[in-house]
Amino acid sequence: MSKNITSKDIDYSKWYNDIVVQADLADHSAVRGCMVIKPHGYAIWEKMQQALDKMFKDTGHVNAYFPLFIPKSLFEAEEKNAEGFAKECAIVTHYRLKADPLNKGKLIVDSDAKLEEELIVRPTSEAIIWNTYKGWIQSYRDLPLLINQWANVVRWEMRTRLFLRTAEFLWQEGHTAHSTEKEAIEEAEKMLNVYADFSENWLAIPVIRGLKTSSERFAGAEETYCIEALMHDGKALQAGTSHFLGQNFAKAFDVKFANKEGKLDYVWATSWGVSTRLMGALIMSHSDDKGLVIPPKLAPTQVVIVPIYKTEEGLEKITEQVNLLMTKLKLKNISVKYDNRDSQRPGWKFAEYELKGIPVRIAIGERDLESGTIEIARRDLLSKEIITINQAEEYIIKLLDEIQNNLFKKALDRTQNMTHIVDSFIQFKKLLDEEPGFILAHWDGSQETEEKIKEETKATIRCIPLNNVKEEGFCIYSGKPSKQRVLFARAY
RNA sequence: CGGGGUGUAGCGUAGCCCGGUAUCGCGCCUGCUUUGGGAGCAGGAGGUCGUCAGUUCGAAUCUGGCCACCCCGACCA
Repeated sequence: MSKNITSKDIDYSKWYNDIVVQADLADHSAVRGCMVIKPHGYAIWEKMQQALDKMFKDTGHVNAYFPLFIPKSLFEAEEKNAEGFAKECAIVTHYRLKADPLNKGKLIVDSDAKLEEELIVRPTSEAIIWNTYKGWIQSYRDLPLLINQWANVVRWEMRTRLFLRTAEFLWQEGHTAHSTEKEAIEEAEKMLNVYADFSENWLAIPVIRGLKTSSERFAGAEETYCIEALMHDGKALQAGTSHFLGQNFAKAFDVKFANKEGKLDYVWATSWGVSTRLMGALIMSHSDDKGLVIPPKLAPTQVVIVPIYKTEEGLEKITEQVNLLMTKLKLKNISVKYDNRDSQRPGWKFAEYELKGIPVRIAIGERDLESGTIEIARRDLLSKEIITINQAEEYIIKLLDEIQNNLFKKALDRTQNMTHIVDSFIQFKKLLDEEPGFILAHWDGSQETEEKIKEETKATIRCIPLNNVKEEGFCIYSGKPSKQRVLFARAY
């Protein structure tokens, strides 16, 4: 197979697709809009899951699992949420097939097996979860209820892109119940911070924390918090969301609790999620024209060792050294793979592991055995160095750390360089076309203005940054007074 | 749902205008030589040309229907 990746400067979306497919992350499937996540892609997702899951547990959450199917009557209970998702729901109407009498060997839907009530394939699980919580919560002693689930969901998208938007995707959704509004808001903010922490310290992607405007808010939420990241083509990607749901779902599903005074009140809720979309963020933040670049902390294999030999005896001697080194590295919890396949040549392996984004590559040849050295190459800079094998362990530990930090720093510098402060609509439009990125600009706070700007420029308000400095100014579109800048960008 | 495009070996393609059952590259298999940046040579295997129908002595090629997927828009995380 020829591994020609379209340069990202020539065609960014083609480049993205090439990376996903050629680095063996995922593939289009026989089902429209649905992807197959291949072992290499899934291994990275598993690393993300492990890190996030630990963070959830460390903040007091536990995992559970709720059904894929949601009866229509439950689904429609919270009206705003139901309306928001109505257009993209898959619906189960029948439970049986039968042989087609007119077409031998084919099957048709058995019209006798129509469901009394249709089942919605979950686009999100609030409905079934709140219906369940009703039975779990009676008293303030049952609160807070802090539950997460890892699941698949289905949203029937018209246009899909691998990882970024697929009809079915994998995610986690946290659903919590609290006795006070304050506590629920704190929970929503806490989980936003968990996401931001994960994004910056694991994915090595800097993010802006913010609040969504009412038009971008999750259907059924009082407030939606988000983290927004900037991809290297200047488009924004929402990397995670956390919602303060108020008492909307508690009221819709009649979830009340007795407080300390014995009075009944509706519980306060949150939900929060990140999805396999993070894979897209990872790719579009660090990778290059040679392929994927994986931050060491999420790399299923952090170090690969390639032997270079001429004879069987040579390989044996190299393998002896490699085994010693691997034992040391594994003791330090470094995942290391020794690729001693004889079916591929070293140069082929080098290219392959670059394409797949393995952070560190070691080459050991017969010459190295004499000099007691190894060659170490780092994926982020594509640079190589010769060190003595005695230093290797210490060197690699430091190097993995350095690569992780370097990736974050590069992404941070880029994001900062692509963030502009703008005070006129003319400049706003010019910048979007010539130097796309984040734009901080004044907005009058009206939905109407937001909508007009979107229509004219395709840019949307990504968020109202949480750490915003209050600053008097005038809306770039309407000229009306404004108290703070908001973050605009064209988005995925 | 609108506009555009593609469907030929595992992958990428030529051939189609002007009908005579298929080109090239990568990959695969066998052997030998190789191995410090995607190896070389020799031999070999692999195709109901998306699908259905029509025209014709004969269809990858012409005509019509259908299907699938991709790209661009509207919608969305």
